[in-house]
Amino acid sequence: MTNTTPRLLDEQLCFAFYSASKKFNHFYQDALKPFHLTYPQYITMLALWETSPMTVRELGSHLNLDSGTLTPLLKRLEKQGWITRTRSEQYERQVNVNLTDYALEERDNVYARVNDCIDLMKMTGVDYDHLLNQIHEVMDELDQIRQKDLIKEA
Amino acid sequence: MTNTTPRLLDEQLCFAFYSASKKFNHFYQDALKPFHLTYPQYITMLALWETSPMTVRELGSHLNLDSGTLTPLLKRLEKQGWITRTRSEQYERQVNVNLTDYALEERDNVYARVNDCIDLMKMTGVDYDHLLNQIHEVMDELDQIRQKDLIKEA
DNA sequence: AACAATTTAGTTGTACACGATTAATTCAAT
DNA sequence: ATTGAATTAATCGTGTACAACTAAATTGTT
Repeated sequence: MTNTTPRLLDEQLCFAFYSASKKFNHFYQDALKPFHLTYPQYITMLALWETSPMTVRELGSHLNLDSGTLTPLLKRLEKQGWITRTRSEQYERQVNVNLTDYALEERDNVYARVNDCIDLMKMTGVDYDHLLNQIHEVMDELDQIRQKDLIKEA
Repeated sequence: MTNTTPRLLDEQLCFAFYSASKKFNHFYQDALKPFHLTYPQYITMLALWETSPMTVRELGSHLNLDSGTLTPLLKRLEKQGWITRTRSEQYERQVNVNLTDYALEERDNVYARVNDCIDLMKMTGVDYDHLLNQIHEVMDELDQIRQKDLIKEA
């Protein structure tokens, strides 16, 4: 018996994640326009506002991004005055990412703006905790599959 | 009262969508490696296997992608022999995207491969329909917000 | 018919995302 | 101490995304 059609629900689920992710991206793009921050830049700043300094590697493991993505992104944040990048003195091979005074000053303004925009959504029909759980369940499945053989060969 | 921290659940939800979308992307990247198709290319082919020919505009409204994304993507699919792009004769301004014989021949192989990989996931703890509903609920909220004023002004 | 408005696809520029590679530094083990 | 392995960030190449713009074709209005 051959499969002549893809499994509809999985397809729909994947496409839903794909679409929702893009929509959230636009949402933050709009919300953060006053600060000229994209969503990836924003979550980078969020991580740094929580813990700083961090090395590129540490940031990457928080955000699941590698240096190929982070290095240019961090250069843009640096150029816009949010962060500084300095080689660590003890370990020349790593780079410490630090917040600027500007970033510390603007933090609460950014938070307030994001919260104001989020308040526009009235997520009445959404059970956050359950939804988050289900998404993490799916992600765990996907992580486990990467370990297996079938998907790796070819 | 000022907001000095972002609303945690919304942040987590957005980041979960962002991460899950990337993971699904890798999953399909691996699954479709034998066919040299990326996920966006795959969903484009899915749409065409269901209905073809379609104009670039029609494809775009199915996939929520504009010509800036689709034109180069379609050129790649054309170069790899999956589709042809021909100006419509009645309406010179639109381009018909057609499947090649190769695409028709390979369809079931692609479906089978995707299904085999999807079968590796045993989504025991996931209620598909409910999860899909919740995601669409969130997307509807995001769509409604784009209409509003606060988010539009810079 | 003439011309403005609209539609369609393509182009350009910016910004991720990531695999693969490179270069520099540090560690380890003899 | 020397050399081989591992770690870290940067770089390069490919492929999305999308806003803004352009060019061509079509439609609407006068």
